[in-house]
Amino acid sequence: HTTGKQLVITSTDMKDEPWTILTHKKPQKGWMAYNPKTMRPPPIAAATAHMKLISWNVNGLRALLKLESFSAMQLAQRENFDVLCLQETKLQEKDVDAIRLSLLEGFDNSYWTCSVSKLGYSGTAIISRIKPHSVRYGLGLSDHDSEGRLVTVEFDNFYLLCGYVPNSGDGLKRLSYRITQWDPSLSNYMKDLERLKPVILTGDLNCAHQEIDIWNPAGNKRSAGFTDEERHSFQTNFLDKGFVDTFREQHPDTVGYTYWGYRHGGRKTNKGWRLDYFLASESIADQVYDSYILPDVAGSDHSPIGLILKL
Amino acid sequence: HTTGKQLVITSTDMKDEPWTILTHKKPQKGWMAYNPKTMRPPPIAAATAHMKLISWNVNGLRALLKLESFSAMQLAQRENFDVLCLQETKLQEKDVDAIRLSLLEGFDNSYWTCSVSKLGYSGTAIISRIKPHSVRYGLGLSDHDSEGRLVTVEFDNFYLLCGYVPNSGDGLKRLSYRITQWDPSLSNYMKDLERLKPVILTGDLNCAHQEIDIWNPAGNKRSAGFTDEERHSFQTNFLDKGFVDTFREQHPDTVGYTYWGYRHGGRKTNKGWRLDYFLASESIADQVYDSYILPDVAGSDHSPIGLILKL
DNA sequence: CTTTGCAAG
DNA sequence: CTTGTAAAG
Repeated sequence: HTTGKQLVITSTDMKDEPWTILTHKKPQKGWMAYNPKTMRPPPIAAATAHMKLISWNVNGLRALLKLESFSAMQLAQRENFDVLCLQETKLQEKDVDAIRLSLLEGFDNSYWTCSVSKLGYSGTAIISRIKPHSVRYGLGLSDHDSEGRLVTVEFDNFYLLCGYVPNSGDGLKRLSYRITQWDPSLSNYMKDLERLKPVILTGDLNCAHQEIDIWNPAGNKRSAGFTDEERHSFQTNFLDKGFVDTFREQHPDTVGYTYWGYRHGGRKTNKGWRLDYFLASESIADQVYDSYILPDVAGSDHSPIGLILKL
Repeated sequence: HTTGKQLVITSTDMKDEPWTILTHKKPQKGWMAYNPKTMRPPPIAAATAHMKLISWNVNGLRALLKLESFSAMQLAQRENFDVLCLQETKLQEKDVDAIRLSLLEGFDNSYWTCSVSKLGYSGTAIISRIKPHSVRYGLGLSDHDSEGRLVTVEFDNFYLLCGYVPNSGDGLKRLSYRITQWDPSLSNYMKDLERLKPVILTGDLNCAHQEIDIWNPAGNKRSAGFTDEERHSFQTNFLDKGFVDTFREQHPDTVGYTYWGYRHGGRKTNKGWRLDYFLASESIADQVYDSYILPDVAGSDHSPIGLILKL
């Protein structure tokens, strides 16, 4: 049966669990069975070589690790990822080594950027099971690299960028910097890299692209993250340049949020926004097995998102 | 039997509870039976007209009221006081009314001072069952009244001052202000009032007077609160002017602390200081039934202190 | 070690 | 509402 735009079929002829057709890939690719409890896609065949990437705005890594309810090792075991990308770690450079050591066994390769201009602000990281060929911190433009917003690693088949796009802020006081400086600089950097290898950008891009990506579009037209200016910048700097919004490509009609503000208890009422993305070069987008959201993982005002890539 | 300087006798011929002679008044006044669990003095005879005053540095009143373990009403019922004096409320003027309303039924008279120079800093209050004849906020010297450190109320038989003496601070950077400005100004103000009625000053006077009043005298000779300068100022400005340290008068040899720093888990190990006092004009000091400490009341780095005054 | 206010999201 | 800072004790 269908509920609004979502097809909901309880299937009983799948193996262990009552998989439910809850979401779908774009029409020509057919429907996809999701576990309705966890909203995870069905497991990819073990014989298919693949990589599993998770990205998460953790809103303060130290606070997250302090939570009784959260264990990084449990998350790693349950999700069985190869690479974990973090945003808003809010770490200072001096705290990174202690955190790195305590974090995840088996993930010996981790690359951290911290804000040096405002301590305890922003901060991104890529934590990987596989050792990358190269690493770059920031855009390589000192004007935009003091806030620890970007880290890039190079794998065999693609560049992976973990980014935290500047929030336009209360009163939209940073909107202009965001759309005239940051977004174009990041876009140019991605296009430069793309001449060498496909590029995947993940992270908190601080923009809900379309009305489907936010719970109350009408009421948020002048809210940071849903202004016309930011949505237009997202379109022209990233999508029009050939980077594919993999979640939307896989699930054209699915309402899927990745952020729920603390301020109005939004997670309970699902008053959310989709701010976190995996954008992929067209040349690698057809290797996406699925792009999905992990809405049951708590501990931050964002949920993690996942990407499974066939190699 | 005696343990060090303290006489400890378990008495079985007192009424309900196994009162223990744990402390004593000064020799000519004889020993006093204390409840060894609570360290409270024996109840005063109901036929004796008296007033019970409690003073407490609460180290942030809003945090205290948030604690599950603490209820202001319970404290009021258990201790059955007439007047409660608070220091370090850390309230802002704008928050006082909400707190006042929520605080204590039956205590309709409350008088609050807040720091206007540093928000959320210092702050004192007197909360009373009895309506006082007059109230004064501060010393009446605008140079020293911006930090909400003093409130005075006038009762029938005495003036009650609730004060929070400036901490000399890390590096003793405020020691000079404290001993050359604040202490003499407060002392002069008390002597002025005393021409009209006896004076009782209570609060966090931020000075451990003698070696008996601090757990590690040798190691704290240059620590704020135990410098020779502060101890000398305490002696000359208050004791030598005829104000009696009522706890020490009642209990000449008792080690009794009222403050244990959070920094070294001092409360568990009793690494404490006696910083909180009831000082009383000589003319009213003989009406003191007892001056005592309430070491079992948690919720702050200070414990409350009590004074029972015969009228 | 803990409180407060503040900036930021 | 929650994170992080800083000043203060």
